[in-house]
Amino acid sequence: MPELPEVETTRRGISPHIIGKKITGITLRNASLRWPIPNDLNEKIQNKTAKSVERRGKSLLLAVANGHVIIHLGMSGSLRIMQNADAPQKHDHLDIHFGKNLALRYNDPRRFGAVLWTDEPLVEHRLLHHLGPEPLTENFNADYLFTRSRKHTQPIKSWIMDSKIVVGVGNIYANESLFNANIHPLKSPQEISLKQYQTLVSEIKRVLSHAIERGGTTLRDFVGGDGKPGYFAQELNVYGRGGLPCLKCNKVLTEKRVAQRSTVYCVECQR
DNA sequence: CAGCGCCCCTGCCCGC
DNA sequence: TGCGGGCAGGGGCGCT
Repeated sequence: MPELPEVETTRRGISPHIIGKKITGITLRNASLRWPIPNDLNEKIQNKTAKSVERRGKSLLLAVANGHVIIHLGMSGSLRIMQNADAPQKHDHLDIHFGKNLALRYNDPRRFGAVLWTDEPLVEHRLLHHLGPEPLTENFNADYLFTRSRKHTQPIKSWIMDSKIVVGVGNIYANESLFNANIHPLKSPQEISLKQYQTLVSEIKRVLSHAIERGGTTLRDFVGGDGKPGYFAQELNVYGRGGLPCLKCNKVLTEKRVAQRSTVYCVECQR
């Protein structure tokens, strides 16, 4: 489920419940995610206090005194706060317990996600060290994109979804941002002007921040335990609308697979 | 090296 | 109603 807005919504949802609380142990039901959940996770974090939950790209970083638990939700992962020890459902692979009446529960049907431990500085971790800027910071701007884009020939859509360039732009919001900025998803990055990058950057920021605001409405779901993501309900201009009329010009929207991802755009509006 | 395709996995929807 | 095929919001990795 998660694009960046949902990961951020999850972070905000779980943080206030667990920060300052002591981890009393874990229940590991299935370690086989994208990489195995380390079998020494319990000894690393037991009796440690959760200091903070930060986000880098789509990874959540649970800090304790001696290191970090890195949590990635993949395509289908979710985290919930459990107020009591409810029976685990299918795909509830891990609980991190904070005493008897509070747990953080990780569920992931497709198991593309990950739960890892690291005691090295986060910037040096192999999953984090290569990452580009956060899209909602000032480091992510038109000059940066324009400069880096010279000589790049792959489709702009794949390029902005590359976490080395910028983190957190997933398939839905890549489609939406390019439509809003009137940029054809197959155009190559080197052909795009500084002015177009200014529009693209502001659309990426706008669409992601808007979704985070809307994500607030799903917050109580994560806490209450009925975790149904809410942002699909929001209005999307192109994603999932292939074959339907463009909301700007009424021409039928094209749907095509680009780098194995469904891509929807308007040949009239996006050039 | 940039760029592309493969693949990890389960669930769901669609057509036959 | 069952079954096969295709697709799903991510992203690392191994080729060329």
